[in-house]
Amino acid sequence: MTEGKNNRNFITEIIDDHNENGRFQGKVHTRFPPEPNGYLHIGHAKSICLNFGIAEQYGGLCNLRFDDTNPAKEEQEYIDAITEDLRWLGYDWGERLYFASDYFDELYEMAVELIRIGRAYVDELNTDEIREYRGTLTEPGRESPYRHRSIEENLALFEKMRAGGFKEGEAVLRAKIDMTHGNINMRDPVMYRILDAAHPRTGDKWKIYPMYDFAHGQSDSIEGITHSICTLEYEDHRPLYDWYLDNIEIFHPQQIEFARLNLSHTVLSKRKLIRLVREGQVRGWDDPRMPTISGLRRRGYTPEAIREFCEDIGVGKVKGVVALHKLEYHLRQHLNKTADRVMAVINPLKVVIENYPDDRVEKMEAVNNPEDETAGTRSVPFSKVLYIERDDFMEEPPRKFFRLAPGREVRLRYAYFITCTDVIKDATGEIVELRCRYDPATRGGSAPDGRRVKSTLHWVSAPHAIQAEARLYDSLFTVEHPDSDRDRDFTDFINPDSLRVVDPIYVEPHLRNAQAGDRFQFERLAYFVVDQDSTAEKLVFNRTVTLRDQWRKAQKKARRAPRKRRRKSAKPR
RNA sequence: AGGGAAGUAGCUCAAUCGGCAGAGCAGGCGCCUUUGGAGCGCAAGGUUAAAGGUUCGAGUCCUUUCUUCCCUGCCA
Repeated sequence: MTEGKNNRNFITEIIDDHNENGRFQGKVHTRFPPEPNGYLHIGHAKSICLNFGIAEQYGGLCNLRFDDTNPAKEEQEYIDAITEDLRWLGYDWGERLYFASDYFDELYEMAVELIRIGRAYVDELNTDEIREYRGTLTEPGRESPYRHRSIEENLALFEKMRAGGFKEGEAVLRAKIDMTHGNINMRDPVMYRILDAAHPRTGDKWKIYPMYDFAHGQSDSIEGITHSICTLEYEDHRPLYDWYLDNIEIFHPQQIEFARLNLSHTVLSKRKLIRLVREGQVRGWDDPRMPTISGLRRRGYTPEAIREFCEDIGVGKVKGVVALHKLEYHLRQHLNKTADRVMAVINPLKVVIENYPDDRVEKMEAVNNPEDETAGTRSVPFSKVLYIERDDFMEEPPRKFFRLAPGREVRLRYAYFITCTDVIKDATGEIVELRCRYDPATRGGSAPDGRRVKSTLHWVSAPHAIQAEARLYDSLFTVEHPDSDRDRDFTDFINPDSLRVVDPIYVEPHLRNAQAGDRFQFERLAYFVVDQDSTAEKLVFNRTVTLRDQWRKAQKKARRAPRKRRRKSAKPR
């Protein structure tokens, strides 16, 4: 799907420059470097598509590298989940699966080298003191009293750190740069700290762990990464990235920063996603309302839709918020081409065809996917008693309501024209059944006399329908920017109706053998995916995204319009 | 004594290193239709943050200003 792609953006411009001036001999090698401390979300997808996409576009390679330099936060569970999500998205890193922890020995040697050339020292200030000595955004910092120890002493002390001679917090290794630098990252940044935690991969071999800044650039360098693409908040780190590489004198990749994705109607910060899970606002990381890759997958999103979305939004340095409907647009776009159609009734209204023989059952041929001839057809049973959607009938239809009403004729999809002859209500006045008559000449859905109907309804045969559970999802938040309100917590904006369970719904028998992960369009309603909670006895469907609904839109507009008119007429003439 | 970055249509991005400011999505209006889906078409949408300068010509180069965002973890 990405073949022949030729995206142009500020990053390809930089790469083109490099290719012209020969900086990397025309080579392009990128990497996707997640920290295994949480689940991947749609924001990561942008970075993934970017890194793998750029490599592909230039005939280069993209590595997967776990940035596992902080064992206090990282777990194998996340490594597994991230790997699975990447595979599902359709990316392949070949044999190039790496871990920053693979380089701990080399990194240690590099640190020793910096000590040897007098550019690093062991500091025994405590955390608070280091912060105090660092200065502020507008005031310069002060040098640590330990800054001018001899090289020999630093070497010995660093070895002591490695050997476990210090406790957590008692000593750090720092780069000797400039305590008065305007960029705070350059005020003698910490290179190594002591962490008393077992590492998922290196176990308890190490007592000291490199900081991100000391690990990332060198890891890039070791792997021969040419273009190290990261998000905007690392702009301030680039001088340090460059400093380490220049002072260690190793291969020097180019760090490039882009604006991370923000999506409306959701939150994408790890901290907030964790809260949603911990506070029970959702059922877990893969809850279909979550913006995580696993959540989107369970919701019924396709990898293709996510990738198309990432292509579409492009890449720049402007922080913005992409509208959720853009993601949904690409989802519908792909599902429309690939999802088989099926008929299902979510809110049933019983219909009895008075002039249809009691015991008769007909097999109606239905097209599985009008967008894809190879999807073929199926047969749908039709009988005297049916369910239609309650919303498809109105006893007193307003203007522009084209569906069924007393005395009105409509088409039942793939079946007959029917006309409503009677409305049956219960004691409370609620409509419980419709009596209709069908025209036998209209079998298949068209009238020999050429008469037309304004609408086509979906339906299921009551005696043949399968009962299933539907989970109707809506957006998790009621506002566009749940986390941009300074006075209110983002959880205040959680949509109380983000999940509505309807049980039972009635689906056509064709669905009997549907498997978890199968996607369908319930005609005229929405796309659905079979959830993993389904059992042999009962199917569970997650509503992925609704179809665009002109009638609902028209209703909304109609509700707005009178107000407008009133306002106008209130004006003095 | 602060450093870094970004401002082009409602949103996301373009504009071939100075040459008629364009696209997708959203919104509007039509056409078509055995899904009120899909599809197709039309119109609308802009003082390129602002001011000044250079130039035959500036979104693009220079100067100043304004606005927004990021940075004071032994997180990444």
